[in-house]
Amino acid sequence: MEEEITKSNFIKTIITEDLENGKNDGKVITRFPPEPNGYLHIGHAKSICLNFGIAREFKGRCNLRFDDTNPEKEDQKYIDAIIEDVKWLGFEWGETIHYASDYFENLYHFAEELIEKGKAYVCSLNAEQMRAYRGTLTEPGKESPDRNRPVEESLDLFRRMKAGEFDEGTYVLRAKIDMASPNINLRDPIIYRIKKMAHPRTGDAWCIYPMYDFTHGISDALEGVTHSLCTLEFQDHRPLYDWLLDEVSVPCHPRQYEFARMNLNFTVMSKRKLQKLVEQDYVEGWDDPRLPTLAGIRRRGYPPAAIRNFCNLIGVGKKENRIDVGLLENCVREELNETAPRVMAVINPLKVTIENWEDGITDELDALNHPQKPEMGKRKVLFSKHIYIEKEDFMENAPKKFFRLSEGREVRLRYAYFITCKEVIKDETGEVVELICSYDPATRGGNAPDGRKVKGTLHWVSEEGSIPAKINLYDRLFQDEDPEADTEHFTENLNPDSLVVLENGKVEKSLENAEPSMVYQFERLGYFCADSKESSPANLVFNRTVTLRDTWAKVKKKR
RNA sequence: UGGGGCGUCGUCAAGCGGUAAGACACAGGAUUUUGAUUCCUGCAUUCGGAGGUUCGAAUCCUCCCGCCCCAGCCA
Repeated sequence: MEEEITKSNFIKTIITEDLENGKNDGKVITRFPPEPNGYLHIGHAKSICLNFGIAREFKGRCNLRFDDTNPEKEDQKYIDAIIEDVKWLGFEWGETIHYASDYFENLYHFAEELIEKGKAYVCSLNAEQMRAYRGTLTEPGKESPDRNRPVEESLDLFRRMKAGEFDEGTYVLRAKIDMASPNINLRDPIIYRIKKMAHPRTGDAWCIYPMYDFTHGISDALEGVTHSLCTLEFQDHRPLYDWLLDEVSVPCHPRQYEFARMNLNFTVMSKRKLQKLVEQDYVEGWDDPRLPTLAGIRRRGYPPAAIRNFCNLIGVGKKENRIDVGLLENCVREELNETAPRVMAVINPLKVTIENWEDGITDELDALNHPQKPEMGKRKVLFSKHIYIEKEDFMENAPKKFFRLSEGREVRLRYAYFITCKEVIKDETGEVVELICSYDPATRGGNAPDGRKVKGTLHWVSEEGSIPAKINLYDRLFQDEDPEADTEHFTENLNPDSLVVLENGKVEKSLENAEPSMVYQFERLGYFCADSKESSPANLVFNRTVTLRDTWAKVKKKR
């Protein structure tokens, strides 16, 4: 991995300065703290690459920590999926995976410490009253009648909360800060609530659970995190983060920095919408290749290196952004162009009969697996009397600018021979169903000894011995450029049953052994991933990854 | 209208008082056994706006404008 170091990252600047000033004993420890309540998507990749990338770059460490403080929404299946996704992106966290729930005991003691210091109290206001007492954006809040409850009484109540003596909603533990603060987060925030619910990891051990604000800072401190990186919406929480770490006897005081989350145009990123799409069966599951989930794009064939590079290119700042997905796709193409073996496939076949080729005879031709990389080797492809070309590679009454096949014109079949179209056969509806062509034996391999040139080169597939495959030509799930658009506005570009004919792999067997998740470049058609879910040697299924640039499309548009 | 943030090319993004990097997109051109790839070339006299300080401002000061976030016993 040769990730470039970009300067467009103010956090790296801060860390560099901290290091120069000898802070944190020269250590850099970050963490990636997802709540296991859904699948990770491309937006999370930014945070992952940032946190793990910084750890790697500064020779520090990044903890994977699950922020599992709300059993209502969380599930083991999300934990498993998240672990797999982070691994897939290429990052490591050492032996241990951390869980906020591992600190429940510590957290509880810190809460008691706060009560003992008179910095927290048990409050009996119900949710509705709490809201009323909180005040508004412009008006200060009112102090709870319980605010001056004696320490001993709060302690007793809190212990009984823990013991399960009270129903949900009857009591909460609140930090005693300032009900008149212009920052609403400081108006005596709730730090513990009663939830009589089993936790995926701690089971029935607890019936009180700590809130995010209380948990997060302390977890960071317990892990020795030096730089706690989160998204912009937590900026207003920073004073609370700092207040808490100052009041409680934790080993260190990490610093929180906020950055803007990644937004992509035309891309469904909200957890709510993704959940709806999955649960209401609009898609096959969280790993549906149309989805921008990490599991989805993995199945789609996006290489992890491309994602990492993308996250590097977009930078890290505080500005709201909506990045063009085109940049992502460019990163994917760039990576795949280097690594994907090329192969010929015909998606929309048009039969071609070579009139001067003897029936029953086959020829084996050399084809490069990568035109610019001979080290990737070559393979043999089969040529015979009957072959298929792409329907759109033939045009009647073609304009001069059309470089492909037309009646009377000569083109090159890639790695094979020059052929000339002699006759066009149509069915009763007038549709072209077959071409009769002649080939020039002297052009075997694709070059004419007499030096004559040909403008077009076509991909093709031999009828004999070709491999049929299924191709999922579906595209990314689009939504309006406006991310607020509803799921109803999604357009599906679904084409599940197209049949493709792949070049014969008789000699190299490369395709018959197509590895699931391996991405191939189908000549001129784009990049396709052998579907890791459905592919087997007997049943090849490909998902479209990204398309190639098509300047012929532009030429057509202009005319 | 309280508080916290943010405004540099179509989209990201460098720049931190010395006269606007780079990437994607876009537009031309060259090479090419796929109209791909690769390779050149062009693309902000101007930094949300208006004043001011200065020999000199995107960078400092003042005012104004616009956008985002916060009133879950979610994270």
